[in-house]
Amino acid sequence: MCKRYLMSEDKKQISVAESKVMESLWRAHPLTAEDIAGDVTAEHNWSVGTVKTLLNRLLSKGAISAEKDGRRYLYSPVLSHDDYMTREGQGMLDRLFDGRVSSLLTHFSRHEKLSGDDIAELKKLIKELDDDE
Amino acid sequence: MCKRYLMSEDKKQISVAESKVMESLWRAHPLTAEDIAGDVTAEHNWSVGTVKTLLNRLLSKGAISAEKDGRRYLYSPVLSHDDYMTREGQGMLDRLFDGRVSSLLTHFSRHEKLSGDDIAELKKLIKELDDDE
DNA sequence: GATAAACGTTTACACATGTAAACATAATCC
DNA sequence: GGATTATGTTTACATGTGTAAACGTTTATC
Repeated sequence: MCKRYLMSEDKKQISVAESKVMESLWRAHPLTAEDIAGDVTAEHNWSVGTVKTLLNRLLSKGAISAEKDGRRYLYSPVLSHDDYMTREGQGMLDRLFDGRVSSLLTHFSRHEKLSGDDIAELKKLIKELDDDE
Repeated sequence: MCKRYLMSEDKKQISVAESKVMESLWRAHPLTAEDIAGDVTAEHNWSVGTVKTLLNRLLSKGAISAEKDGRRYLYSPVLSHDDYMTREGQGMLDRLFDGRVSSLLTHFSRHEKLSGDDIAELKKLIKELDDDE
């Protein structure tokens, strides 16, 4: 009980810095601001204050929730990693590749940017799709 | 001659609005500001002033060049569409899918976001890659 | 109980972006 | 040649973002 959701106004854009905080929460939650700062600081040299600002912005955007635990808050994601990938991925596909995964594939293939892993996944997918058919 | 390149400082980020102007120039060039405004206005209701601002920002970023033609300028892309797709596409892959095309594929497949077109392209790619091998 | 520690909240500030309006200037039309 | 047109250049202004510092309040310590 006693969750804190600031004006959710869904569908707000999540910035790059904010997404780093989300990543931390997607890996594990709930976490304290301190936890997240420790986590994120491994990669970026942000102060705890910075992380707190980002947490509050994410709260306003409805992307996370906060639950009081004594004198502090425990944060959890509201927006799932999966939804985030869908939203952002689709947006970028639309912007860059006319909304088509096939265009992206062609592009990266042409630039020899497909790894063995990618190709293996391609084959597996084809197989699954054919089997479903 | 008499090209105008403002401080190129390459690798600067191109904003979404700016990319609309780039799209116009990728379709055809060189174009006047007027041409571009007419082009872009079909989709967005921007004033000519707005387009001019975007053009100047793109010049500062070194993404386009301008060549004087009488009293006006003719603009052309410096950054190619292909390079743009590579840069931005890679960035988004890194941010969202851990840099792996295979993750993106799996994701969109799982969400049934692959069109018949995409799948056909997938198969064609596999074939080509196998043939190259 | 005064102080320090641990948190959250408020305020800050520079740069990017979306979106122009205002201004300057050269060319063109009566 | 004065008015109008066609351009580019300068200035503007709100909102978002990266990155905190300062401030306030509650709790734990000595």
